[in-house]
Amino acid sequence: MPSLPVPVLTATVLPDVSGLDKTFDYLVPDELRSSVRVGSLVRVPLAGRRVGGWITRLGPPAAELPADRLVPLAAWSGHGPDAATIELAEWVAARWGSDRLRPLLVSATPHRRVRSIGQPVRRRRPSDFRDASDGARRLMADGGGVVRVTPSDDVVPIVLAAAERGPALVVHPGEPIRSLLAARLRAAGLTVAVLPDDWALAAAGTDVVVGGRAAVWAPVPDLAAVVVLDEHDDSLQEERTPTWHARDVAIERARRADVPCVLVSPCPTVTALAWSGSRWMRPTPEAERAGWPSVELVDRSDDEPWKRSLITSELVTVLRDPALRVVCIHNTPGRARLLACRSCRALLTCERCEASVQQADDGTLVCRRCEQVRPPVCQRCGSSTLANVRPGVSRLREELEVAAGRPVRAVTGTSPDSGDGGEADVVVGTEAALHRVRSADVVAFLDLDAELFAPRYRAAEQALALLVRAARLVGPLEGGGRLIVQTSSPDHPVVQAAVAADPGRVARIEAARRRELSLPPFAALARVSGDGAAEFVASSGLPAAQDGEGWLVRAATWDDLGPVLARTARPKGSRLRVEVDPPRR
DNA sequence: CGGACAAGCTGA
DNA sequence: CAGCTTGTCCGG
Repeated sequence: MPSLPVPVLTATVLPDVSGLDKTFDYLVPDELRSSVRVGSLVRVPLAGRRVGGWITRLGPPAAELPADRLVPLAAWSGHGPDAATIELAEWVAARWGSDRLRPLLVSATPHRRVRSIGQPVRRRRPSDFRDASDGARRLMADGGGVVRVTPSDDVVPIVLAAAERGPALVVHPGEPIRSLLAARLRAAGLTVAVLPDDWALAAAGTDVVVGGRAAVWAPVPDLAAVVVLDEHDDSLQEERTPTWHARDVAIERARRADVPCVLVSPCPTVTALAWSGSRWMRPTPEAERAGWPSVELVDRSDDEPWKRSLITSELVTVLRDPALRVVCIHNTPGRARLLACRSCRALLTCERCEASVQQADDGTLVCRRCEQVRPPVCQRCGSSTLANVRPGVSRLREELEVAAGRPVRAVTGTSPDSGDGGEADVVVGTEAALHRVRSADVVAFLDLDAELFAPRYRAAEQALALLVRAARLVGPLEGGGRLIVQTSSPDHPVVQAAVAADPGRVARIEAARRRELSLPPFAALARVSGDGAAEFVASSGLPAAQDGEGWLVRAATWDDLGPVLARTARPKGSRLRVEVDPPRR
């Protein structure tokens, strides 16, 4: 019996091989026809070996390649992101100036192989949504927007308002709170998939999908609402390139799905507010005041700069109170960030490159630029009596211990996370201490100026975010939560916002400043560094200014910046780093 | 990326 | 000219 000719089906595959961002076409063998989709994970023969990859297109063979050169797919290996997610990844690559799709598809792919996807598990009943926030309901009915909360607000009512509309995607930057949130939602009667572990469950269909930054890529069948919690948090931005931000990806994903997106934060960013326009809500001033701790200023502006001590009498008072658990924050690791010679008064610098040196925990001097290490001796006169001009955490620990009359523990990003790290009654550390310590009565910022005036355009927002994190650690006014802020700029909007429990004033002033200076979100900014950066920015045709080892590139909008950087040819042999909306600038 | 192959350098 | 290094190209 004659059979009808079956048209040849080919799959375009992007191999999961770093450094090779190029697609290859394969024949789809008959036995795989029913299982392959765009986004499927497959194994393919390539240059004599077998590699994994994603199907990015299915269809008839491309004309330009002789069909006799095609070889078949070796195997189907599991489910991956769907076609819409791959299109979203293509948009993200262009938006963040990248010529590569692979790192984005890695984020959108389950960590463990998923070979089958079950039936949806949805348990929602109308009674589950009794506690949903009415304000958030109205905002979502209006298309979504920004919800400002207080640092101690419960966000579950906002998530319930989203889930009431149907399957909801919830992105939250902090791991421990995420598990708690999932437990609360389950207790309310909803089914919850927690990413990255529950990828297959999410793909099957649940009431809520919760996860971190990478969860913006999660499969959510019949997506009905997107919520980004702690929208201001820097960890929502990927630090490797492309430096995509989960908030901005969430906004675009919701737009494409035509569902509301809600951004939630105690200190919404200018970016979020510029996006939301008039669609935003805030607590009443009374509720906001009650949700913040007390904020006590220690004004150091009258002190003579050269004899300023970070250990003020106000600080000593709380340090010496044995009933108080105190966390002191100072974002300078090591013993000293800046040293001077006591005999000849020279600043200590690197012998090789002349950058200033800092002192590590073990006393050795390390160059901040070239990482050259040398013993603690003045490079000019050889004296070993050195003045610590800008002390680091390990030096401060000793001074604080003397002042407090009780043990003080140092906690930095690199110190070992001993289980009892959070139990010392006095802790001094970098910002990492705010993540490590479980609770405290007082958080003292020894030198908030270092954050307020950091050379990054988002410094003010980042400083406010730090205050919010501390506010959560000590809890609200009613429970006795206290922040102590040492600064020589007591009138700075960030400081005033914390004192008045009114973050809105930072947003207003920052928005005006950014508009004035043509900074994001009112303009687009990228940093290009690495070998070949100069040649690359020149051939991009974008206005660029030298910035340290690299270049700052500007354009009017993100659409005028990212796609241009993505298409500009990389110079041969270059090792470029393209950071669109640079996280550390 | 990793393999294949070509072009350049060294030593006898 | 073998033996080795460095660079460039390509994979379906």
